[in-house]
Amino acid sequence: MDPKQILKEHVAKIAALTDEEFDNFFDRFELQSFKKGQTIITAGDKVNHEYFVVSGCLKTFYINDDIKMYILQFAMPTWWASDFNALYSGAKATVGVDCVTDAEVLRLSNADREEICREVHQVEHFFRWRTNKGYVASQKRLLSMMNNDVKHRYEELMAQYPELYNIVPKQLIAAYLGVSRETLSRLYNS
Amino acid sequence: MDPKQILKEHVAKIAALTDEEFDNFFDRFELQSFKKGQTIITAGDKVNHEYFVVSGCLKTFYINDDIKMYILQFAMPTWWASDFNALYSGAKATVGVDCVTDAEVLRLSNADREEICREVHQVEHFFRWRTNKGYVASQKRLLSMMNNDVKHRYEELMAQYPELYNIVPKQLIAAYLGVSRETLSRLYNS
DNA sequence: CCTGAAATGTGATCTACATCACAAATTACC
DNA sequence: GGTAATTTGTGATGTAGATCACATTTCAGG
Repeated sequence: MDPKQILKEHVAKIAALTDEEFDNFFDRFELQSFKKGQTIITAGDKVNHEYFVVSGCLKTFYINDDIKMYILQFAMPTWWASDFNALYSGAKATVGVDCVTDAEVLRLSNADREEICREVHQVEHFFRWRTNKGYVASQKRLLSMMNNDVKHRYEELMAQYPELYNIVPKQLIAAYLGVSRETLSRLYNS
Repeated sequence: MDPKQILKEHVAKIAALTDEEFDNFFDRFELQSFKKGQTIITAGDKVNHEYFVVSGCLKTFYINDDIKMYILQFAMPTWWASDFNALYSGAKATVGVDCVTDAEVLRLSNADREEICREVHQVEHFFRWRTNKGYVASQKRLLSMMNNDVKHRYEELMAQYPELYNIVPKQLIAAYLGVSRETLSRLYNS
């Protein structure tokens, strides 16, 4: 399906934009295509954009001591990815974003987002909603991380994204769950 | 200091409201005073308000199996607390909010927030910013939970809220860190 | 379709933290 | 200010999951 249409339907669920308003919004995005494994945001760089996933799957991750990777988010179609901390504060990226599969994204600059938010009230409304949804999801995950064991968390993830099982290596699933790949492997065979 | 003034200065950092706009905003809040230990939101109830802390300290917590408590947030002055998931979705509360110390809060209903967000663009802007800040903080904490051991997390918390050490029982600090009170106790004496 | 690299499985061992149990200290309140 | 309730300290023991090591399988690219 057409990227513009996907974004339009995504936004329409929340914000009532006229066609002209949506066109104004959409014109600020740039369509980009990436191959599996390509990097979108590199830790240490300045972050200027956020990315709306049209197709494929991205991951947002943190690497500690150049050794261990933790995945903050798998971004599937109609989700948004970036280092939001860096994007909003102007700091250098501490998390990276890259492509788990081939992917198409619509990217929007920080400056353009702020401008359109000022110009069109309903766009600001949309972004408030979107961030709120992310916040609630993040709190839920934090709670699950504190409260549930690996098996439980694994089943939660699979319930939420069944398709993930086939498209991403198991190590990445382990990195999302915050567990070693060995432990996750042992979990399957039982 | 005057609750109205505290909220005004908090909002002014982000959103440029005229005095009339701010008054319109403020008039929707209701000032409430609570004693240490009093309950603000009970798990299972319907949630209709969010709470801006003027003085004192609240905690947002989840209790699992009626046994273990996990603290999602200590809400200090100028922070906001609620079960945001329940508040936005209309679901019953899954987390509770109560008072760690005597506290004064300004409460705002969900309906009033949405109404004033529609009426005054800058208020919507303010709430987008606030939620974004919460989202970023939540992501950071999630990462810390996955990446750092208890000692590290304890030191982080103390760096962020040194005053907490004196005003809350150590068990609550343990519940925030996601660790048993015994382990936390052993941490001190070393 | 072959070959090196990446991903996965599996055993042995180690460790941070949980849990249980009870004693000591602190705090709230009649 | 004395007594009960709550909070904290500390030992003994249990366990989920980490780490290391190496074998096996799968996959991607020439």
